Amino acid sequence: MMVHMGDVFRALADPTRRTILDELAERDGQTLFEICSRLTMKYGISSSRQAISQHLDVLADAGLVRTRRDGRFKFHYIDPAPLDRLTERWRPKGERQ
Amino acid sequence: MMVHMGDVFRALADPTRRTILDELAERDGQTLFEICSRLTMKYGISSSRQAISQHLDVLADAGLVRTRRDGRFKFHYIDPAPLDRLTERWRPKGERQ
DNA sequence: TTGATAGGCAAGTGATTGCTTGCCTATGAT
DNA sequence: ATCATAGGCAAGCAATCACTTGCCTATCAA
Repeated sequence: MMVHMGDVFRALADPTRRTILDELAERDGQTLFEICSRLTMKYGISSSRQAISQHLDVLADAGLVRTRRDGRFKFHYIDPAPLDRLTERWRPKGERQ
Repeated sequence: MMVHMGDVFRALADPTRRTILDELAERDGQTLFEICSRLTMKYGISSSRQAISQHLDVLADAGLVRTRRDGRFKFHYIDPAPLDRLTERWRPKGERQ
């Protein structure tokens, strides 16, 4: 699947998706239900399971989340690789990020 | 003016706004009309002056563009400061950006 | 096999967004 | 004074987005 840089920016534009990444950064490899309940507990985000699932799809399309199936369970892992050099294009030439 | 991090992500989510930043990174301090004509010439973006003006407002709200008035002219300057450590929160602990 | 759990699909809705249109003010040249 | 230039304000519109609702499949435990 080809990931465009615009997908990454768009994925990061939503606060709920950024919180999902926060949560996965703290505890990687959670299932959809785990993410839902923890978002509610810790952040007061009361979106439905389907809403979170759709957010995870957007994050996966951006390459920021990778998934692994195991039976009934689907585990979600953060992948920070698309964040590399994401904003480098707007820095003054010759400057290191 | 208080700049929230979400404003930065939202500002970067639009391809036209990213192109505006590209253009300012290459030639800083352009006026609105200069930006409009150069976007059309170089990138084939044929949005109206008002559309570009609204994009510049969003970029300014995000702190990514600063302006300076001089008579009839308003010059636009890129400010990459909000890009600093923007994505650091999702990197594995102890890793340098 | 029955029921519960984990997740998927798709249509519908309300809010936001990007953009246009129309008109206005301010500055500077002639 | 007149006119062109540079930009601003605000309403309207179509497309997109986040989210819900309703129903479905798949896996596993009892």
